[in-house]
Amino acid sequence: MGDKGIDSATMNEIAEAADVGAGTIYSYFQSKDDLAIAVLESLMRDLARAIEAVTDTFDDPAQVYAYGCWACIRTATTDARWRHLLDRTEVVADAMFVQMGPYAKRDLERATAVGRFRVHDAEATFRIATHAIVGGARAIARGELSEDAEVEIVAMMLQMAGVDIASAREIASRPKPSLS
Amino acid sequence: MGDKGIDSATMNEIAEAADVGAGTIYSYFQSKDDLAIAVLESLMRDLARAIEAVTDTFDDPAQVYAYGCWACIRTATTDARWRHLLDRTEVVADAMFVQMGPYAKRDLERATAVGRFRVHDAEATFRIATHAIVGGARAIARGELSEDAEVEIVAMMLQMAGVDIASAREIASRPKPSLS
DNA sequence: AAGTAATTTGAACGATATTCGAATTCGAGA
DNA sequence: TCTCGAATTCGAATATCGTTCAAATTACTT
Repeated sequence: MGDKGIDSATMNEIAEAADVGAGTIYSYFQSKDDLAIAVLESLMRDLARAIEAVTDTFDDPAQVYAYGCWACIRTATTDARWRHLLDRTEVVADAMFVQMGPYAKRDLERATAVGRFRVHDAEATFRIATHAIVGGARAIARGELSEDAEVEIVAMMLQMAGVDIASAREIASRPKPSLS
Repeated sequence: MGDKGIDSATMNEIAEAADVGAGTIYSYFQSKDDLAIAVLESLMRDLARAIEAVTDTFDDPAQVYAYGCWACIRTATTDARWRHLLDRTEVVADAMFVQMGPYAKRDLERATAVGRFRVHDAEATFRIATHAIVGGARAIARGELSEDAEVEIVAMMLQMAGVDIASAREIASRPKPSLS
């Protein structure tokens, strides 16, 4: 799998680790990049499912969105398989948008309907958010931002969604149950 | 130069275009990536200077920051040399942070002092902003976001800096003199 | 002019993603 | 169980660069 990160591993290494010939991979994926994206999307789906499982019980839709953002940052900086991918920010952000976009859109619109958020274009908002989140995670992973920037970033994502500072900080710093 | 983008051009093409031997480049830059970063930082410095020249006359420090964000997005989506680099989001964001960070920090803090912004950690705020801006520009360039998302993104950057929605939208949509 | 240092050169190297014809496996029918 | 055709898998060969480095050229000094 990805002990070392897909990008730094050669196709032969990957093939050997997967116990297949080097060429076999190309009958399933068009290119190495394609493979990386597929892996990424799989990771992303898993995370989305895990987030859903946790936020199921939340009442406040704003908190659901906040928890989702937080979980992405936490996972990206913690999980080794993610960490290696953080230097391909666009790829990760794209995958995040595709896989978690629907959930995020739902939450953004739901929270807006309830008056917690004020979002005009949920897709655009989340598109920007993915880049901010991934970039933030990368910065934390590289030590350019402290670990407790996590919460600050979540607060920013809430402010981007139209929440005032005070509420944003409050929501962002609520206790967060760990992922499964 | 960069008619095609540094990444897609081979070192030999670049060398030929620059009328030097292939090896000569390596006595000035350690690697192809180094070269790309250097080019990027040069572009960034130019842009920073151009922005400074325009915002010189602005009274409202919030508007200075807003204009800076807008100019980055506009240039990134318009200038061919930038556009080709948009698929290396992290690299562009890093360069932006390094080159324009000092100005941004100044503006964020100045605006906060005057009560226009409410920023706790200017560096962290701008670090996230760079990723959002570059990611947004990339999305516009690829047609994933409409061109008038420019203004929306600027508004989001202002909201991230603690401005309420109404003011953010107002500031973001003020007339913007074009760059030199 | 001669000698020395600095710079430039581009052919050769190494690494590695990708291809493709051969070999193997699979599955249905007899 | 055997046979044949299709589908899958294999991995050595290919092609494409980024990078190196010894030789050639240029620039500078005395």
